Amino acid sequence: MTDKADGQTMISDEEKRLESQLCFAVYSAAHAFNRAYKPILDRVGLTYPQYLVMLVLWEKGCLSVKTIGEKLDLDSGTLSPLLKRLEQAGLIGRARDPKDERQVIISLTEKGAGMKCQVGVIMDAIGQATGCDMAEMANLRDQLQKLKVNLAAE
Amino acid sequence: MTDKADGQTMISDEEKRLESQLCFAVYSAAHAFNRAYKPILDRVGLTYPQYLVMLVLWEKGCLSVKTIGEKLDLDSGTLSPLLKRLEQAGLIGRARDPKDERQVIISLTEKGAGMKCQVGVIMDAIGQATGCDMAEMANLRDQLQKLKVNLAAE
DNA sequence: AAAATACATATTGTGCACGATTAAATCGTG
DNA sequence: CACGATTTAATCGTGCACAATATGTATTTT
Repeated sequence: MTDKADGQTMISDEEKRLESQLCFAVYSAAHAFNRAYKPILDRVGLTYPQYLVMLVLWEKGCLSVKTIGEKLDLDSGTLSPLLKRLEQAGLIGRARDPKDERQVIISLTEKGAGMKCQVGVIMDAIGQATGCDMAEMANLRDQLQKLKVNLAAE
Repeated sequence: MTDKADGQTMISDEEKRLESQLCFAVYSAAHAFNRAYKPILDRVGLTYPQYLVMLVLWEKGCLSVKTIGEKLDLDSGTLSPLLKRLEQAGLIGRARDPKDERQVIISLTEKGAGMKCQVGVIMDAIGQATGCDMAEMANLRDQLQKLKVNLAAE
């Protein structure tokens, strides 16, 4: 970028092209992940966003709706019906926190916790599909996190 | 990865963690882009996917629905209603190709073409928000494209 | 203690994404 | 020419994402 006299920043046409290519690449890669996971997740009856919720629950055990929303950048309008379906599928339980009844605590059922084992199989399949080694994956993860933080700071 | 005697491939726990972190990072960065663009696109009355469609039209002038779908990895079930809204907004025109009436050709109206100028303003705002220089953007774009191709090849 | 405020979640409505199905047009081959 | 296969869009149903709104609960203030 080149600074103009008035302190504003000029953006070249190449930069504009690059930026549109980047935002499309991110959009497109997210779709590609979704599609790659779909046939495998279908077998265990999960959608991709549901799988992401299960991932954080397998990690932490039980969490409030709000905390899940913070980890996944989703609001309650998205999570409420999604969690309702996971509850109907018998994978999670929902209960008001006795300490603070505004909060709903999401916990894994035995069935939901047991499903974690099946995930190893899922990841084996996808991990190979990425065609990335560990260093590449870590590098990409870090760059994307940095990008996300910058965009969120706005 | 370490090869087992039976020819299958073992994936370590660290790799599984990395992979889930990567697919979440992609998912999350896509949301971040979407949110960053939203307030600006609201002013010109476009959603983010609509903006991506307009991007390829500004690039190419006019395209068939199928071609747009290939560029954006979207099928007609997604594009048809989206294009219908762009048509109602007076930004594009839709007409059957006289050469092959199976195809619908999408073209920019004067209003739609004129909107391209406003996009420079949008990109100025977002480009700075990414906090990436050109080399970083290009690198990230290439890595994501490679990832996408690998996942699609499956 | 009562009112005001802030917070947590649910509800509703719109738009996107995708699979499955349908319908119409084209093409290939006999 | 005719028949079947393929291509291209549109339509329908389900689920995600989000804004706006509503409801109810806890905290703070008076």
